[in-house]
Amino acid sequence: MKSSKKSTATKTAKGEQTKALILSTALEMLHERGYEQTTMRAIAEKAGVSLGNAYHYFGSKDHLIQAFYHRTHEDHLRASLPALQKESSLRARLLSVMRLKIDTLEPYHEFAGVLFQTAADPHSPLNPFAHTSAPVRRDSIKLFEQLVEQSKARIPNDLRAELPYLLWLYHMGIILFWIHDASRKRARTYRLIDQTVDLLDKLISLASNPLMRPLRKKALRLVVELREDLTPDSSDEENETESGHQ
Amino acid sequence: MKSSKKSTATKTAKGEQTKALILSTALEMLHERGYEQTTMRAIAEKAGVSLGNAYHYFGSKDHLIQAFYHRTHEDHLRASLPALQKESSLRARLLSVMRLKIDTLEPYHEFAGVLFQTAADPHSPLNPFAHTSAPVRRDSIKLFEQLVEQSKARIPNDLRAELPYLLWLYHMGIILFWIHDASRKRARTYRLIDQTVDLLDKLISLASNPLMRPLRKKALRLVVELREDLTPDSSDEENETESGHQ
DNA sequence: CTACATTTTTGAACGAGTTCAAAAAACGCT
DNA sequence: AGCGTTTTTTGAACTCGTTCAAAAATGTAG
Repeated sequence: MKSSKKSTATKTAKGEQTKALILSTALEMLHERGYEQTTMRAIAEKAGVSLGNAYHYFGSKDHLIQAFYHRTHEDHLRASLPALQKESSLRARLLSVMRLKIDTLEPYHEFAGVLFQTAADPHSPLNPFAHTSAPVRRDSIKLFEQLVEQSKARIPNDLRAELPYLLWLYHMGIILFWIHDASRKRARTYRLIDQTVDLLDKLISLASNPLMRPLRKKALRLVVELREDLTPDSSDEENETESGHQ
Repeated sequence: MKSSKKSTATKTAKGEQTKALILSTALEMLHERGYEQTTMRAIAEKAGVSLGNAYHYFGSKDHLIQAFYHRTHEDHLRASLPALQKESSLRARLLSVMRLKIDTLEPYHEFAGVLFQTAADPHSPLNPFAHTSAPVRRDSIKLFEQLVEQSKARIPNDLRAELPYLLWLYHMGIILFWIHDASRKRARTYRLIDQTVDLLDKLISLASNPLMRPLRKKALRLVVELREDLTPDSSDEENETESGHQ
């Protein structure tokens, strides 16, 4: 488990084609057989290329997984937009988005553990805080920005500014719980979402109270610093080779 | 990464000796060369036993790591007790314990990432929520129980009962931050501890306010449920649901 | 002490991720 | 079209975690 090389950018039409073929094959196998069964050799064989060729385009198995992240985020986003149109209260909006997130992830629950496993290593490109996953993370936070922006709730500006990031963190926590959730149909996770969303709504109201201003200021200063540490500005990114649409 | 077998119990004086030798060799190498460099082959070679022999006593590399967990917890506990004697305020006690935790872990920062990596997989015996690590976790929470119990602060009983677990969770979060902390001498982590302890102290006061009772009750009910889900009572040992099938 | 049983130890093998030198194909330029 | 360069592709090899059958050592009666 080294995983250092980046996904090599393709310089040719042929290369582009091969890369896309490998990726789609990998995603398909991941979905059908889970993480362990989806070996690099199996992917290469099914895609009809050599093992080394797969490694030419994806520096490691992890890099292939990152495409999975991207895919599920897109699915979640697509599913969330209609709900954001309908609902207006912050609470209802958050509830919908969170439930839909779990809905989206559900088919992959079996191997989500492995996913988070590699994601927890600071050196892994899958780490949600790493530079490599900055684009996906930014997109993900962007969803919560939408969620907050268009809500009418009266929230102080300082809190409102940090709320998207805080909600993103909260949503990561829920996913962590979901991974460990062995209850039927993930009932516990959905229940947890219902209750925590309720609680968060109340807490936000509380934090918006003028009496809470000093404490809130202090807490938010901390959050800002924390956020800047963990998600360093990615202005020094190299050619993020996205191109993941199919 | 299968890791299913348990560490085989030794039935002989000779076996006991060999097992201890392998373990100490492994811990030494982990400390000196980090996780990646410490291969099972290297451990076996340095210990002067065969590779298969190492696997006879430790079903997987993970099992060796668990010994590391235990070791660092003991070190932390030993370092914490004097501080708990001296300090009386909850705030000072928490501050000391947290700082000492990082002090204890610091020599292993390099490979702590990998540690948490395997720990994030629900199927891994290293997972802090898993049954396998229940003893270490319980001991760890016990430290926070001591921390809370002997503090004079006026805290409602419902909150006081859950506080040890909540602080343990908090301490896990700090460790997660520390793993990602690349600042010199982990300055950011220590700074984060200072600020969050301050904040937590204020929050506990706030939550202890009679006006907060309804919200507090609601939140604590949630915490209790969450705790029971994640850390199931280990009265029923082996026959657990897990069973990673392949 | 002998013979059987159990435990310890070995060494070879397997599967999977990863690396790499070099062959094959595609490209760019005159 | 021809030729040098770059990109793509291959296949073998390496490492490491893990498994396993069998040999060696140890323990236990009779």
